[in-house]
Amino acid sequence: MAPSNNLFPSNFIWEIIEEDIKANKHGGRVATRFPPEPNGYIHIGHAKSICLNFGIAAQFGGACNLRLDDTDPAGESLEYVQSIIDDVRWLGFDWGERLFYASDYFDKLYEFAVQLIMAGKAYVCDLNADEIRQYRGTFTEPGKDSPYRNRSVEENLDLFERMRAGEFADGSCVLRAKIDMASTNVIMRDPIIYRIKREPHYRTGKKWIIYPMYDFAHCLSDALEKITHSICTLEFENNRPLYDWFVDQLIMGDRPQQIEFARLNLSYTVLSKRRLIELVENGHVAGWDDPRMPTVAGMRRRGYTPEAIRNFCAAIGVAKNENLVDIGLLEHCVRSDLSETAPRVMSVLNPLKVIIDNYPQEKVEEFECANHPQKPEMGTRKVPFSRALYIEYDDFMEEPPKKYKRLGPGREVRLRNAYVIKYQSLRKDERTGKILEIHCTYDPQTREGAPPDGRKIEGVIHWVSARHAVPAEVRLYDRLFNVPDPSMAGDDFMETLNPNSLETLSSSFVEASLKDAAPGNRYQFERLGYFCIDAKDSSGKHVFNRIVSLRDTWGKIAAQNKP
RNA sequence: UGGGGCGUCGUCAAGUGGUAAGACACAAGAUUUUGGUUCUUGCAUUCGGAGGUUCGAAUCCUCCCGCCCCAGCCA
Repeated sequence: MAPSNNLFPSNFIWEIIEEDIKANKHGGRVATRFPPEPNGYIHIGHAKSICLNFGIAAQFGGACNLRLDDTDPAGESLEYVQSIIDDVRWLGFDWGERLFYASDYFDKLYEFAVQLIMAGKAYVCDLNADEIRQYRGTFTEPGKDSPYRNRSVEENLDLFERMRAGEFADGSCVLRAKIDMASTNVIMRDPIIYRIKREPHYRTGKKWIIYPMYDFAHCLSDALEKITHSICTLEFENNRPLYDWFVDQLIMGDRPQQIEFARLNLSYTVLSKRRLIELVENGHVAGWDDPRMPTVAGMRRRGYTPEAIRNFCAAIGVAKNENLVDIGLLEHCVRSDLSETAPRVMSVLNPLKVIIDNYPQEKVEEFECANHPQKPEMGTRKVPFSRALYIEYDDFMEEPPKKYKRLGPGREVRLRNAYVIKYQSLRKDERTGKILEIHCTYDPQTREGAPPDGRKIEGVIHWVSARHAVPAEVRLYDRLFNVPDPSMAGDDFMETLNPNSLETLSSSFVEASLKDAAPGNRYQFERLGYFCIDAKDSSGKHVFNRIVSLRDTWGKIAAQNKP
């Protein structure tokens, strides 16, 4: 069930379904399914499909099944099944009791294959893989009939039974549909239905050594579940005639209708399972849930909200155009959700010590700070202020450029939620030139508002009180790749990896109110971005993941002024 | 190359013969104790190209061009 209404705007698939309902096709029923293979974690591209399928079911009063398409034991595992279940649920969807596995249909699928043989529509072929490929022909030349194509029904039945019984070696023979070796659609040239594979299956164990192929299993699984609209990606368009053929041969009644849409491509990342696996296995990321990964698990750990991801899926639309969606749109969806919901808090990533010379040594004041400037209902919290503070290293410059509104020689600045301070002097490490601390004075009359003399204070900077600050580790993430479309580099896509996609800051400070905050909590660090407490908190020190930065118009201006 | 698809703003994407929605991005301005948020404004005389039909075409017809998918015992 879709978690909110109008989650998914109308698209061409909706129109087809509306027509079908009008025409009373499938008795006006709508049933969809999300059918991942459990051989990897699901990613933002799957999320698009999930929102589409569950969204349609919700919109048209139907149901959406979750079906694990586990017909090839190689690479499939329970770990992946569990991750898929967790991720789809976390995205906010519910399949009720309708969790299915293609492997639960193995007996039925075997029976279907037997039926096909009996109808003279399938045969056991002893050609090896190489030979099958040769016999298949090319795009421009028709294929040749297999020499085994005309075996009798009895012989085929016997052979197929013996395939299942384990009498033949892996790869020595296959069961094929007898369709048309001269078809202009290569898919239809006597496609393979069953292959022998002595690989234990994570669910059926060693019960089977023959496994059905996707084209056979998928359409029949759909039919068995009485799916009405089988939505898949564009690359299956060529397979549709075969989908229809199998169902028409074997199932009476309405055939599910396969409809194809364009899969999502996202800039500066990769979404092919093969490439994602490569990132994980070669250690370029810390795992499937590395916060830089476009996986649902990665985005969750990064701090993205299900709401933001759903909004993104709604924003990109559904069509048949090849696309490369700007990852900036995803970031926009995350910001606009978090801007509403994340409490504001102060934190200093790269600390610079500030001493307020005219503030009493031991004095501590508490400021009542709004958790959200536009939402008083989100409450306030107390933030301590004292003589020694930390501010952001970048918020002071000895020789500030034009338009710089922060601290510098002779300058005044507003401390967010607190006093106006004025620069006095600094102390530097003579060897490195690094500024060790700066000294300022504060204006006691500016606690509540603007200075009474009417002078204008332009800049506002954030801070934390040094003796109250909570040490934290902060992880800043950047795009995983340096080019908009890494897949353009083909197998060399790893060479376009961004070596600086993770920057770890180990001497940051967060304000005292965050001391006992729970993992998973999301905050806006004012002027910096949105951050999420990582669940994997090692040394007792908090670890914050940067979910996404704030829009940074100054950063843009500063970058433009550099060259 | 045979077959199957797709070409509308920088990126997505509506549009279904009546005179180019919206979002992101971008630009300018206003408000602001976050260079954030919010607000206002601007942003395709033209729909891959060329012909044709029509009073009228992104939408219909013809030809051409470009891109994607298919020759796994993967899904």
